[in-house]
Amino acid sequence: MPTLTAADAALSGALRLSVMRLARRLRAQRSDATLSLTQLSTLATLERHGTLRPGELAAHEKVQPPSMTRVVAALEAQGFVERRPHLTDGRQVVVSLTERGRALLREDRRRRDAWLSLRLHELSAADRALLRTAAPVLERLARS
Amino acid sequence: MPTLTAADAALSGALRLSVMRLARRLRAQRSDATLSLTQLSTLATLERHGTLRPGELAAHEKVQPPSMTRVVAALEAQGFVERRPHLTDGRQVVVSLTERGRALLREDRRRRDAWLSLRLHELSAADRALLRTAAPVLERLARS
DNA sequence: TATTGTTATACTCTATAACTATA
DNA sequence: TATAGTTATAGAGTATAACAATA
Repeated sequence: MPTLTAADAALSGALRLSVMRLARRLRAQRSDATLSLTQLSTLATLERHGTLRPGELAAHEKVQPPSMTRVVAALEAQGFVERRPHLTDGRQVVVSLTERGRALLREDRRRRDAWLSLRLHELSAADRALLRTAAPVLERLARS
Repeated sequence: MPTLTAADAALSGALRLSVMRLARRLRAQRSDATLSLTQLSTLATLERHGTLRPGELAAHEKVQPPSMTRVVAALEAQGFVERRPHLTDGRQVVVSLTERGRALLREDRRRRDAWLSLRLHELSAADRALLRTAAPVLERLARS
């Protein structure tokens, strides 16, 4: 158990507040949401991992299998994913992104990035450079 | 309208992902949640702004007044806030934090900071120093 | 008549439990 | 008998609409 200094405590408090606030602003950029956060996140997981079964999706998204059944049904009804029977195991189903689902993900990201890009441009060049070095560290924190 | 360079686009994409992921991890630290996020956020708003009326709280938390009625009722039932009639305007009600509510906020922050502090300690001293300079920039972004 | 807050009711999201089909 | 997925049902959270009390 490492010793935590006062500077560490101050840093974690400051970092926690600013990260949570910035995340809230980013989330607010999709106020015209046509999909729930879980639905959108499920699409992103499919984009990243390719075809998955409902049970695997449920595990990824940390929801129970019956909830994922409904999420996938809603996404399928809107044409963002396809459900197909497994080739050899009749119990299983495989879910994959459609081109329409891919397009939705692109559009969603574009809109959020547009907001953030404008705000970044209001910073000084030095601050932007600082964030460029800090972003990978934040990413490592998020994965740890 | 400023011109956005490719470097800006790359930065905003990287920053958005890492901030959202880190925020998700921080949020997950309160899995034993006894209060909903809106209830907790309402307590924090009261701590920051002092006594407020239900309508003002609803505006702050971006929920409709009837929803705030229920949030305040739940918080009052658990002893985290007090509801009192306004001194001169009989239509109004004022809501304020109790000492118990204040203690809950302190405990909630302590637990989240503990998780983050440990992760920060796994970084190099240089990376921690980097984050110390980056945190205020992130905070400014969140407020802009 | 306007404003503040509440009650009544409905919808969305997710959960647990029970069920069906296949291995 | 075990596994994958679905259906049935319930609970939490929030919304809109209607109402009550006061200004």
